[in-house]
Amino acid sequence: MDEFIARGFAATRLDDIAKRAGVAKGTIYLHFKDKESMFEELIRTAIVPFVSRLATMPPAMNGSVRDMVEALARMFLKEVAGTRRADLVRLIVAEGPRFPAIADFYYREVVSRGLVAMRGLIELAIARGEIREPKLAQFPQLLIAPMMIAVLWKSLFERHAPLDAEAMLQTHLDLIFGARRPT
Amino acid sequence: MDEFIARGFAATRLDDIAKRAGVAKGTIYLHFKDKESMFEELIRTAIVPFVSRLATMPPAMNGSVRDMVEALARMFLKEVAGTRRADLVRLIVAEGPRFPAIADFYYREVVSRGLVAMRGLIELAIARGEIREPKLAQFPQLLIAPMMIAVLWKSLFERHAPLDAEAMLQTHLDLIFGARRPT
Amino acid sequence: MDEFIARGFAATRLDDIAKRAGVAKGTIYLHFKDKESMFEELIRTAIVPFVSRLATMPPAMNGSVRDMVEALARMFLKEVAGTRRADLVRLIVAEGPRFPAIADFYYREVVSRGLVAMRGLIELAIARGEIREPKLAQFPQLLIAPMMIAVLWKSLFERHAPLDAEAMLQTHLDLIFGARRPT
Amino acid sequence: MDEFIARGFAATRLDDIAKRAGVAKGTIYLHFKDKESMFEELIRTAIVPFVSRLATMPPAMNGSVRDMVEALARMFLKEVAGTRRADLVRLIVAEGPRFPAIADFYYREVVSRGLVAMRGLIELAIARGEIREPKLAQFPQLLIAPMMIAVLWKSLFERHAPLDAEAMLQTHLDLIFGARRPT
DNA sequence: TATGAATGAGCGTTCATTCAT
DNA sequence: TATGAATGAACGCTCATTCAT
Repeated sequence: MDEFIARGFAATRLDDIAKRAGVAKGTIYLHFKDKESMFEELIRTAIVPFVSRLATMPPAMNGSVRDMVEALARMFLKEVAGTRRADLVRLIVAEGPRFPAIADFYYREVVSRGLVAMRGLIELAIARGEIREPKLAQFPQLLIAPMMIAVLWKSLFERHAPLDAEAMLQTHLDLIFGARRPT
Repeated sequence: MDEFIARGFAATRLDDIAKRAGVAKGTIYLHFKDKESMFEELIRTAIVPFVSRLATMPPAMNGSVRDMVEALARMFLKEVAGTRRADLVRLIVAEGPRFPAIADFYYREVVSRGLVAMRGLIELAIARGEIREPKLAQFPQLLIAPMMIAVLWKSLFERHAPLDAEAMLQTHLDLIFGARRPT
Repeated sequence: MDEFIARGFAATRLDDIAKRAGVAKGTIYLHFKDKESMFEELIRTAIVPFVSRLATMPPAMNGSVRDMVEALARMFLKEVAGTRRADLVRLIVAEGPRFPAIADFYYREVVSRGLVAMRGLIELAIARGEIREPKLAQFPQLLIAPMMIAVLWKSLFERHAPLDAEAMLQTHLDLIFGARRPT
Repeated sequence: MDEFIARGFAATRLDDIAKRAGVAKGTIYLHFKDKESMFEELIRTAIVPFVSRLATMPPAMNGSVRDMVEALARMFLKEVAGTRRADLVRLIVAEGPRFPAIADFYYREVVSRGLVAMRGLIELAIARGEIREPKLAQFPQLLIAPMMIAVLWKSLFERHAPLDAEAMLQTHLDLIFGARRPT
């Protein structure tokens, strides 16, 4: 995975993978049909555990929806932005069109599930009056977009202009849920 | 450009480029030092004209800031999302880390300029009272994020779940500028 | 070796080497870093065994120095002049300046050792009164020069004018040691 | 010529030759059929003027033959050893077998003429009693060999072990003509 | 006569894949 | 099941040669 992230699919060498895995190059072919299927399976197995962890997280239904969204977003930033997982996202963006099976899988397992969860939270917030804009439920992408941008930003532009993702998140939440009234 | 978009840098063959360009392989080397510099120059020359067109656009200072932002965003969606330019953006995201020169160039010519322009509009809107959230001026990325997501979405997931980018844009603008009052 | 001798370094094709060696082209790169290092190693491994054979030769200290030198020179003519080894010498002369590592190696392993051995013989001959000219010890090259010329001659001009290297050697030895008195 | 000397035939680029000559690459083909014939003609035209200069030199028949040979040898060392011409000799040795036309030409124009001249001097010296060894007339190569060795030495090993060619020449002449009696 | 852009065959090198052990 | 030497197709790049101007 690290090799594919660092070099992209085409530029990654099976030699390096074998060396890093501590096996002989031929051994790889006992487990994978070829480089392509290895790449696909590796992406899958790298995503699945992260998704399951998210899925089994305690919903913490007691606080406000904003708090729940904030907790999720923070967790996402902490666990993804600026880590190897950010590069994994970038890798999927990069190789997706050439590996439809991967894009399909990623949409099914991550994107659509994430959107469903977000839509649920949005609808709850609307019902509770925390969110005023009812159309938001049709575009849960809007809730997630800044987090995605933060992830890609860290990967591409952090050294040009560091981004305070936490502060941006707060501003974003203020836009969605209305600014917190200072007590 | 089409070849690099379709296959990524590493998997693109100079033979194919030459064939598509209608020249012999050696001819390429009369114009470019090697594959890398060809890639970098192509990205540059593909971006520059688009940026200059944007830069010379009439500012249309008469209407509301929301109208100006909406006009810009619509133009962006029309000219980028779902076109080859979307794949160009994807390509930069994909290859950026391996071509720092390209990421640098893209940040300098496109990202930073775009953010400056957005910040200007946000500050104008705050001054006019169109935007209530003053912190937004610190994160012009929030204004642009949904457009970026729309671009990547079209490239990656359109066939799984079509995205009505125009409608999403309206919802986004409502969040930022406050929902339009039905007249 | 034969390919390099026949064509020189630059004009030799790895395809031909592989074919002659009965392996695939890629196999070469399991043993050598690149064409240059292959060339250098081949020269080395071709020279070393010959030098060691010379080095371990019985000195035959009983006869006259002239007899010893004559035996050595005859052996050299027989084993080098007119054989593939002559072309090896030519190859080193030809490519030496472009492969300093090879020239260095050849000087260290062959030339300097040979000269030391020759100087030893010359000094012995001077001590025994076989050689009258004491300055010769400073220029052992003079002892060897005709042998080198014979080697190059065979390689370049033999078909224009055959050279009787043996007879030339006798004349050379007569100059150095004084003509044999007819008994 | 400088290019061919520096790189050998195969590794020399017509681009470099054209640049150095201050003409366009295509222009070369107005004067030479191809790279090979250019090489051959260039070698020829580089050798001829030097040979003619030697041929028209005043014979200086008044002094001893040793003085005449010494003068010639000194001139040779000065004009060839350690100069570009030394590399020309090396080039001919290197490429000779692959360019029989060049080896032929060189033998005819330089080697055989030089040997004839040397034989003439040797016979004169024998007639005058300056040389005692009559067989030397059959091997004028012996007279020239040390000069050739000096030329190649300078080109290949000078930086390992500088060679005092002048002193070696004196010793060589002492061997041939007998040591000078100290007056 | 001179140009130099264009050609395309050919080369050194890489690397995914195979297979005898 | 594991190895790693061997393969050979394929790639990036070079450069002698051509030819329209």
